[in-house]
Order: sequence, then structure tokens, then C-alpha cells
Amino acid sequence: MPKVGMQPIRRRQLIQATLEAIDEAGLADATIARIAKRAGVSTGIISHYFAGKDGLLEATMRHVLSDLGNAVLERRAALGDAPPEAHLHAIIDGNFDRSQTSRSVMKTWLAFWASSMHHRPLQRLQRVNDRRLYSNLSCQFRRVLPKREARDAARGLAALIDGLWLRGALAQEGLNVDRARQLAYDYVRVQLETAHHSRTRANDYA
Amino acid sequence: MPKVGMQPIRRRQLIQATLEAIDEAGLADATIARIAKRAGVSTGIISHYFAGKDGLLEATMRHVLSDLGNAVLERRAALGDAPPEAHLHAIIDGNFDRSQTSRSVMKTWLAFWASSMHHRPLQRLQRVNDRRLYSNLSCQFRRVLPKREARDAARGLAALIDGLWLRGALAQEGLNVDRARQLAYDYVRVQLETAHHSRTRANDYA
DNA sequence: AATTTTTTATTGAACGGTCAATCAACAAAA
DNA sequence: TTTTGTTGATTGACCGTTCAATAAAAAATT
Repeated sequence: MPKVGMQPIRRRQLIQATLEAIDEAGLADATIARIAKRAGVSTGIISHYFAGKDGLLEATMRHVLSDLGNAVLERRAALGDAPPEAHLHAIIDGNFDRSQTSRSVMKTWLAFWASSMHHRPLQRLQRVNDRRLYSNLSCQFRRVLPKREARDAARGLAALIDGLWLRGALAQEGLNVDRARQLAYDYVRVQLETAHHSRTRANDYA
Repeated sequence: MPKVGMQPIRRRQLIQATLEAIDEAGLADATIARIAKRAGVSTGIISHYFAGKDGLLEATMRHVLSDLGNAVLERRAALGDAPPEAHLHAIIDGNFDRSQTSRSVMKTWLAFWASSMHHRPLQRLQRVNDRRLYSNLSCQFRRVLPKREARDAARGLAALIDGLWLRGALAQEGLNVDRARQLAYDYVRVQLETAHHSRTRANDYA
């Protein structure tokens, strides 16, 4: 069985097994024995490819984070300089992409959030992600709103997205993706309408 | 030192020490040794008053949850049959009460959220709380909005509150309570304005 | 082509450490 | 004397890591 070039294969297997183990038993009981068993390998392999359990957990978070980044980027790539609304919808859709709304990934995110409070490497990853979402949203709102309003709109939408996501993860019935996206769209629409009213009113005064 | 009637005193001490321990080291490293040390008692006391660590954690969550319930109830008690907007503001204010926005409590909430995914007793508590928030919001919106719109407004506001809260817990700079409340107020205003527009438009058609 | 050697992949038992729970013993108040 | 409160060493279970041993493929050598 042993061949050359196993590293990328085993890494993928183990990350996938980690997601499944966290889904099954939670981060606290996602022992390396459980993860290794799920991946069909021995416990030693984990230290061999990830230099310990922490390395595997960090790699798992990086993987999920990378999927999220790609989900957003793919949707925005085709848009070019489309209106802000289109970009905002793309960001929303990316955040509710299939890769981010499976049971195992949502549970893993939640576990990592809690864990990142006391684990520096995870904290760094999580904050980069948070800022990226806020920054992307803020940028788009800025194209039609004054600085202050754009920042508040971005803060609100970021919180709404994370909140919908959180409640979806916790809810018995899971996350209703279509409904969540619609609520986020509505928030965007209202914020942009506000911008339009301001401009209309400004014109009235002119 | 040993006297009679120590139970309520020790229970309060230990719950407080648990919050501090979770703030300090996270739920994973909030060992009974650490908690006991913080409370200035021996480890045996925990099993004596809470029948084990799980009992203490559940009691801690109940305590935080009870504080939240009281924070909301106190604010709403004085309102009577005030307009929906006042009640909605009271619910928002209660959720951002001082008892819920300290570092230790926010960290504890986050840890319990993650933990409740795999721990039935905590799951039950968390779901009761989630439903109560949604139900309270839905009820108030229903006074001025049709069923469907009221439910969506409640879902959106609940998510926004939890999201603001979550991002506040994760952010380096902590939660800006005033700003969070303002964003939630804005959401309420928009939802209620929508209702007003509908009625206005309906009158126009009449 | 047949062989030895080296490299890469993998195993799983053994080890050191940590944790929650237990309980015999003790102390002070009732 | 009985009850209530408290201690902390002990125990048993479990976890992550390590590492000597093994096996197969690749490379080097004959």
C-alpha cells in the first residue's frame, strides 16, 4: 500500500475526518484516536503529517476558511464593476454557499469560534476572516453611501449574516438557506434605498 | 469556619468562579481544580454541591440565562401596553444588559453554544432561550405587521442581535454596546416603517 | 535483470501527564 | 453526640505524543 506522494491525500482525508468527528462528537471529544479511526489510519499519522493535533485543527480551520474565501471570490469574479447591490448579493451568497452550510462545517465553525478565544493561532485566522467580510461589505456600501452610513451598514449586515448562520447552526431544523439569504437581501435593499432617498431629498433642495 | 446554610453561598461562589475560569482559560481548560482554586475551596466541594462538574456547568448556564430573562422582564414590566416599538427596544436593551455584555459572560455564552451541540441538557436550555427571544419579538411585530412579515422581522432582528453579540465577543476591541443597540433600533424602525407604508398605500387605494 | 540500498509510509504499544470523581478523615457548629 | 461542611490524597480512565519496528516502493548497484 505505501507509495510516494501520500501527503496531500492523507492531509485531505484527515481534515475531512476531523470535520466528521467534530460533527459526531464535538471538538472536546474529537480525539486523535477517533479522527484516525474515521480516516482509516493509525494515530501516529496525524503527528507525522500535521506535527500534532493542534496542527490538524489549524489546518482544518484554514481549509474551511479557504472554501469560504473561494465561494465569495468565484461569485464576484464574473461581476466586474457591476453595481454594489450585485457584489453585496454575491458576498451574501458566498457566505451561505453549500460548502459553509453543511452540518459538520457549521458545527466546526462554532467550535472554532469558541476555541479561538484562547488559542492564538485560531484567533488570528478568525479575525482575518471577520475583517475580510466587514471590509468587503464596507467597500461596496461606500460606493453609494457616506462613510459613516457605509460603515454602519457593513457592521449591521456582517452581524446579520453571522447571526443567521449562528441561529441556523443551533436550530433543530437547521439553516433555511433561501430564507436567510432573503433576509440579508432585504437588509441590503433597505440600506441602499436609504441612500437613494438621501440623494432624492438632496436634489429636492437643490 | 463551617456553619449551617452554606449551600446558597457556595453555589454562588462556584458559579462566579466558573465564569471567571472560562474567561481566563476557556471551557476546555476550566478544570474543577482551577475553579475550586478561584473560589478558594477544595475540589471536593464541587461534587458535594453540584453532583459533579456537569452539574456546575449546567447551573452556570441557568444562572446566566436567568439574568438575561430578568434583564428583559424588568425593562418590559414598566411598559404595560406601550407601543410595540417600546417593547422591542426593551427586549433589545435587555439582551445588551450589563449582565450579558461582560467579557466573561460573553465568552461563557459562546462556549455553551458550542458545547450545547453535543450536550443534551445544555441544548435544551439554549433552545428554550432562542425560542423565547424569537417568540417575544414575533409577538410585538405581529401587533403592526401581517403574520408573514412579523415572522421575518422577528427572525431578522433575533439574528441581528445574536450576530452583533457574537461579533462583539470575538472582536479585539470588544462589544460597543451603544452602537450595537443603535443598529438594532434602526432595524426595528425600518420594519415598522414598512408597516406604516403598507397602511398608507392601502389607504391611498381606498 | 537481479540485487541491494535508500527512502517514504505506516503502525500501534508504551509512556508521561492530566482530569473528574471518590471517600476516609477531620473540624466546627447545633 | 449528631449534623453539616470541608479537605485533599488516591484512584482509574483517558489522551496526545513518541518511537522502534515494519513494509513497500523507488533508486542505486552489480
